[in-house]
Amino acid sequence: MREIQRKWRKRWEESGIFEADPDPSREKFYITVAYPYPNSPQHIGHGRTYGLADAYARFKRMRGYNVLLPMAFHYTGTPILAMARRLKEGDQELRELFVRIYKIPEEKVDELTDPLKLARYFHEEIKEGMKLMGYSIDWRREFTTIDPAYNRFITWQFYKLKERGYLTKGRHPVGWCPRCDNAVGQHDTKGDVEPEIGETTAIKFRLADEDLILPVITFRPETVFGVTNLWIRPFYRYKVIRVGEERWVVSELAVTKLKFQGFKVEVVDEIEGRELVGKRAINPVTGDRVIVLPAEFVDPDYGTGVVMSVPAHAPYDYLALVDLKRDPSRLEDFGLGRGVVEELEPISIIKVEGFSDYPAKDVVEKLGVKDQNDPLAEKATEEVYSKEYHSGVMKENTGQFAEMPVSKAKEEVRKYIIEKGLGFNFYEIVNSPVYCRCGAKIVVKIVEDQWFIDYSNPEWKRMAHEALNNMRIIPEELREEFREAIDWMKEKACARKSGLGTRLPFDPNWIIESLSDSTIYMAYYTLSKFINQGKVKPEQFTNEVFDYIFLGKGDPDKLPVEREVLEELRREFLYWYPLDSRHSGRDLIWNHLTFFIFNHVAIFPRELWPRQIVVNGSVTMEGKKMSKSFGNIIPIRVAVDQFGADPIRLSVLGSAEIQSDADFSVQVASNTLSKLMKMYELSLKYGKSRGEVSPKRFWDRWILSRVRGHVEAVTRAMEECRTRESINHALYMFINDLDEYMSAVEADPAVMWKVLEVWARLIAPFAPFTAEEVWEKIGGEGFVSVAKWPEPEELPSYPDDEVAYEVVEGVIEDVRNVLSTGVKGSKLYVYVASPWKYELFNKVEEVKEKVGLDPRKLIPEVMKEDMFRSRGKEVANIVRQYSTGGWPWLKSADLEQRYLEELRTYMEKKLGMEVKIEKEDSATYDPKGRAKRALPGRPAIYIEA
RNA sequence: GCGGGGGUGGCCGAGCCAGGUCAAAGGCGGCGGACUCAAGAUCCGCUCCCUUAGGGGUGCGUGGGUUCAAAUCCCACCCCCCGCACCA
Repeated sequence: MREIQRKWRKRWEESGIFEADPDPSREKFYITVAYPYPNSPQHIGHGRTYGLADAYARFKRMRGYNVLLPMAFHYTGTPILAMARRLKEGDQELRELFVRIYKIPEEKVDELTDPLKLARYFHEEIKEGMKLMGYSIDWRREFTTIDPAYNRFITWQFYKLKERGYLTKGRHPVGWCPRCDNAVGQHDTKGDVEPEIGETTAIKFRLADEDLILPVITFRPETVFGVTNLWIRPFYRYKVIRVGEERWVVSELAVTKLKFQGFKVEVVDEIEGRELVGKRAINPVTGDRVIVLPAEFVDPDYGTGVVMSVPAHAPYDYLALVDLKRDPSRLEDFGLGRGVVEELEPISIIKVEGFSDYPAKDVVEKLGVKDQNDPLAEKATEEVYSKEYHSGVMKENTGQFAEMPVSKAKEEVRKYIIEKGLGFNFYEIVNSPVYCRCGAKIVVKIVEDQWFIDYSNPEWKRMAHEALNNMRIIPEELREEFREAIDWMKEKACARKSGLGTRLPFDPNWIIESLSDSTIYMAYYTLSKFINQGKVKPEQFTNEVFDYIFLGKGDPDKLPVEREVLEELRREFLYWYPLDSRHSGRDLIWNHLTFFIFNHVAIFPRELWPRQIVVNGSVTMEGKKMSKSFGNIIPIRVAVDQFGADPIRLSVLGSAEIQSDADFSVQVASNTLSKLMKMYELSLKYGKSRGEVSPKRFWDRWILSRVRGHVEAVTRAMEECRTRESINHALYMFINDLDEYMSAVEADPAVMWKVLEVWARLIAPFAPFTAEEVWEKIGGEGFVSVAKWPEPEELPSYPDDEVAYEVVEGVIEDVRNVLSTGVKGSKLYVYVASPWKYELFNKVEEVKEKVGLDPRKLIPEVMKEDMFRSRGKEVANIVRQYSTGGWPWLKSADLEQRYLEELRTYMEKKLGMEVKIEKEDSATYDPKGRAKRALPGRPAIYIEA
C-alpha cells in the first residue's frame, strides 16, 4: 500500500494533472476549502473537510469540469505567537504534546520558539500531510497570509470596505493585562480561559455624613430597590481617589480598572475598610440610609471591592445576612451592637410566580445551601436570577418601575441610574479571576478608536440575504442558520494591536485580525499563481491594479503592470470566478462563512457572488471527541503510515453524512483496507481479460445490472456531497454484490473486467490511490483521476433479473424461517402461483393508480371483473395483503418459473437441499396442499425430509 | 432567554421532506457455527417478546389527532445538543 501511494503521488505530481488553467472550451468548477492555521499538525479531523472537498473536486473533474482546488496557509493572528512564546517559556505540557503526540523531534522543538519558524514548520507538515492524503490540489497557487502580495490584496480589500462606508471606528471593551499592557484572548490566558466581558452597572452610594462615595457594581441594577446594606472588607486598605469633583473609595485593582475604562482618577488617600463599617450610606435611587457592614467574602479584586446587599433576591447576600444574625458577636469588634443586625430584614421588591416574597430564601432552603462557601450557592444564584428575570415582576415599592417585568426593568433602571448620574457603566470580567500567562489578573480595557467592520448596515445585510437566497447550501437544513447569522451580525472589531497579518493601511497601528483578512481570498488564488511564477512582483499590486483585475475599473494602460500580463490576470480571475463551492466545518457558520458572504457582496458585482457553500460536521475518534487531553489526536502523517490514505479517506467520509459527526475507528479503517486489497487482487486476476460482454447467464446479467444501479446511486449522491451513501454503494454494497456473484457462479472474465473498470472510476474520488492502481492493472488509459466518470448507460439494465433475485432471496429467507422452527428436510418444493393471480396483481397495479392503496376502494374496483368476483373471498384476501404496500414480483407465472429454474442450483447451494420447482395448478407433488398459498413474487414452499 | 438542530432496537446510526415491501438499512457489541492445535483475522447464521410451516404482539421521547394505513403528517408537552463573537 505504501508503495502504491508513493508511486501515484509521484506520478500525479510529475504529470501536473491537478494544475488547472483557464480553458474557455471547458466548463470550470472552482472549489476552495478554508485554509489551515499552521500552529499544529493536521489530524484526522481535518480529513473531513479537506477529504470531502477533494472527493467532490475529483468527482467534478471526472464529470468533465475543469476543476480548480487550491490551498494556502493562514498565518494571521496571535495563536502562533502565543504558542511560540509558551514554548520559549519552557511550557512542559506543550513540549510534551509536540514530542509525544505530534511526533516532532526534540531538537526541532527548540527551533519552534520563533513564531515564524513554528508557522513554517507546521505549514510544511500540513502540506506534506495533504499530499500524503492524495488531495488533488494545484500547489502552484500556494501562499501565506503574510506574503507581501497578499498583504497588498488585503489592503485593497480594506480600502474598498472603507470606500463603501463599511468600516467604522468606536469604543470597544477587551480583556486586558495591565502588566503586559496588551489585549488578552483565550490563548493568552492561563488554562486557556476565554475572558468573558460583562456590562455591569455601577451605583454610587454616598456616605451620609461624609463626602465619600462608595461605588458598587451589579449585574442586576433593578435590585437597587432591595438594598439593605453594603458589604465592605474590613481589613483591607482601600484607595480614596478623586474622580472629577468626587471622592470615591475603591479597591486597588479597581483603580486600574477605572483608568482602563477611561476614567481620569487620582489616588489621594487610603482608608482601612473597618473605618467605614457602621457608617450610613445613601441609596441614590431610593434615598434610604443603609448601613455599611463588614464581610470577609468581599473580593477586593472583583468590581470596586464594595458590594450592595439584596438579601431578598440574592442568595449570597441572604446567606451572609443569616450568618451574621446567627453570630452577631463579630460586629462588636467593630463597635456595633447586636441591634444593628436584628433590625435588618430583607426587602422584597420582585414577585415571582411560585415563590414567596423572598426567592433567595426559598431557593437556598430548597437546595439546602449551608452557607456562603457552599458551592451550591452559585447554583442557587443562577436559579433565582433566571426565574426572576424571566417571570418576575417589579413590586409596587419600586416606584415608576412597579408592575414592570424584571427583564425590562433591568434595562430601564440601568438607564435611569446612568441618565441621572447616580452611577455609570462598568465592564467586568464575568468569569474572573482570569489570569494572563504572565500571572497578572486580567481587567477590562476600553479601547478607543477600535476599527469595526459594520456588518449591522441594513443595506449590506439585505444584499447578503440576496446572495444567500441565490446560493446552494449543502446541507440545505443549514440555510436557516445562515439567515440568522446574517441578521445577528453587528459591528465586528476587525483589527488588533498585536499578531501577524496585514496592517490597516490608513491606521498602521492596527493589524487586521484573522477572521477579517480571510473573507475574499478565494479571489486571490487566481493571482497567486502569477506571483509564484514571477510574472508579477508584489509591488506591482497597487490598488488600481486590483481595481482593474477584479472590477474592470480604470485605464489598463496607465497601470504598473504590462498590458498583456494585466489582461491575463483579469482573464484568469474572470474565468474562475464566481466561486462554485466553498467548503468548511460547521463551526465557521457564525463567523467566517457569513463574513465570506458579506464581503463578497460588498466588493464584487452580483454575477461574481459565490454559488454554493458546503458545510460538514466534525470527526470523533472511536466515538469520543478528539482532544489533546484525551490524547486521541492522530496527526495525519502518523495515521497515513498506520492505516493508509485511502482507508482513512473512506472511513472518515463513509461513516457519516455531511451534517453529522463522522467517526474514525481503527476497525473500520482496517476492514476498509482489506476490501480495497481484495479489489486490487481481483484486478491482478482479471486485469487482462478485457473482452466483449455478452451476458448469457442470469448472474452475469444480474451483476452488470446491479453495478449500473450503484453507478446511478453514487452519481446522484455525490452531486449533493452525500459521501456516506456514495461510499456505501461504491464500496460496501458493490463488493457484497461482487461476492455474491462470484460465489454463485464461476465469474465471466469479460464481465469481471468490465465491473472492475467501472469500479476503479467509481471509487476514484474516495480512494484515488487504489483506484489508480486497479486502473493501471486493467489497462486503463491515462490516470483514472481524470478518466471519464462512469455513466449508467455504459452498462446494461436487467430489471427482471434483479426482481428475480429478490424473489429467490425471499424464498430462501422463508425456508430458513421454517427450518428455524425445528422442521428438518432435504427437499424443497417451490410452487409458482397460478397465472390468474398475476392478472390480479396486474389489475391491482393498474387500479391503484386511480384509487390508491386503500383496500376498501381497491377491492370493489377489482371485483368489477367476473374472473375475480368468482373467487370472491380469496381475491379480497390477496388484495388486502398486497395493499400493505406490495412486494417485488415478476410479470408472469412463466417468467417467474423460468427464473426459479435458472436459480435452482443457487438455492440448492445456499440451502443445502434439493429443490424442485412446481406450478400451483399442476403440481405433481403437494401432500400438504401448500401450493395454493403461492402468490406472485412469493411462491409457496413445502419442505420434506 | 433568543436562535438553530435533535430524541429510532444493548450501543452508534439510516429512514422522516414526497405515509404503505418498516421489526425498521449499515456498523459495533453479543451468541452460535465453519476454518484453526489454539487465538486473531475471515466467512456463514442468529440477536424485541410470544408462537413454531412462512403467524401474532409490542415498538421509533410522552400524550393526543388526521388516515384504510403513521417512525414518517398535524397539535401539545418533556428532554438533549450547539451558537450567542471580536477569538481561531
